[in-house]
Amino acid sequence: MITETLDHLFTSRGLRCTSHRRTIYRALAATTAHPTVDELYQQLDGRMSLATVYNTLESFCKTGLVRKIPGSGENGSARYDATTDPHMHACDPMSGRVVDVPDELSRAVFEQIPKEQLEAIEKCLGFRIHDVRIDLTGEFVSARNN
Amino acid sequence: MITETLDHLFTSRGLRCTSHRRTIYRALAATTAHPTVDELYQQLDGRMSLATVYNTLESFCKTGLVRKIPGSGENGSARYDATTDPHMHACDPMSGRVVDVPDELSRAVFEQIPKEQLEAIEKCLGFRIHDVRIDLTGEFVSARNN
DNA sequence: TTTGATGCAAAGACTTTGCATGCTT
DNA sequence: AAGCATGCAAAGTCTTTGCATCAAA
Repeated sequence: MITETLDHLFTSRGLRCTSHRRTIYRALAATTAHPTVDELYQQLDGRMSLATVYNTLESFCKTGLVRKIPGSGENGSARYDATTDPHMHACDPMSGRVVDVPDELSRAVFEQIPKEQLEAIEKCLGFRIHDVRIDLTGEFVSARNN
Repeated sequence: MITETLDHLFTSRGLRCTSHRRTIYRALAATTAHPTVDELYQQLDGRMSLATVYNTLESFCKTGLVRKIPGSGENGSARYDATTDPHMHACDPMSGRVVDVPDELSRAVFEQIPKEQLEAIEKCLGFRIHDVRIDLTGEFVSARNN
C-alpha cells in the first residue's frame, strides 16, 4: 500500500501519520501469519520501542484498523490481523498456530448467515454489532483423514 | 447436576473426582455470567487456592469440559463457560462484558452453516475442527442485561 | 502404592503506564 | 505552539510452576 493511501487511512480515523505507524501497519498487512507483538518487534529489529508496538496496535484496534486475537500466541499473548474483510481463523491452542481460512471458503460460510438474524440478535440484546467472528478451534493434522 | 453424573463426566475424561473439581464445575455451570478465574475464586471464598482454580479450569479446558474465552475480562483476563452446546457470545471489549446470545437465536445461526462447508475447510487446511465459535464484538447500547 | 491434585509462594509472561523528549498538525 | 507519539524503565496484572503434602484410584 502506498504511503498516500496509508496516510489517508490513518487520518480518516483520527490517527496521526508517523513513520512508525506506517512501518507497523505495512508489516502487519504484508503477512497472513497473525504475528504477536513480540514477533513484530523482533522483525522491526530495534527500529522502535516495544511499548510503541503495543501502543500503536492498541490505537489500530480501537479505530478498527486491525483485529486483535487474544490468547492465541504461545504463552497466551495476543495475535494481530490487518485483514478487515470477514474471514475465519483456524486456531490450534496446542501449537498456538492461527491460520486464515481461505477467502472463498470463509465467504461461503459468512454468506450463509442472514442479516436479519444478526439484527434480531442486536434487538434482543440491545447490542450493536461491530464485527462477527467465526473462529474454529481444533488441531492441525498431518494426515488428512475425513 | 448430581454428584454421580458429575463424577461420570470427570472419569469419562480421565479426570479424578475431587471435591474442588465438583465445586468449581458446579459454580461455573450454575451461571451464564462467564466468570473469570478471580470471580470464581472470590465466590468460593477461601475454600481453595487460586492456583487450584487455574489448574482445574485448565484441566477442564483440555478435556473439553469448559470453554475458555481469552482476553474478555476487564484487564485482559480469561472468562470461562461451562455451556458446551454451540452458542454465540456478544462481547463488549470496552466494558469486558460477555453475554450469551439466547439459544434460539444462536441455534438459528449455527444451523445455517452446512456441515459440508466445514468439512471442506478441514480438508483444505488439514485441520480437525473441535469447536466452532461465533462471537460478536460490539457494544451494548441499552442498560439491558440478558 | 502409585499417580494425580492441592496449597503456597515465587517466578514468569504479557501488557500498561509515568514521565521526559520529539514530532505531527 | 499544542497535542499526540515515542522511548525507556518500572509497575501492574494475569498465569504458571516448583515443591511439599494430601487424596483418589
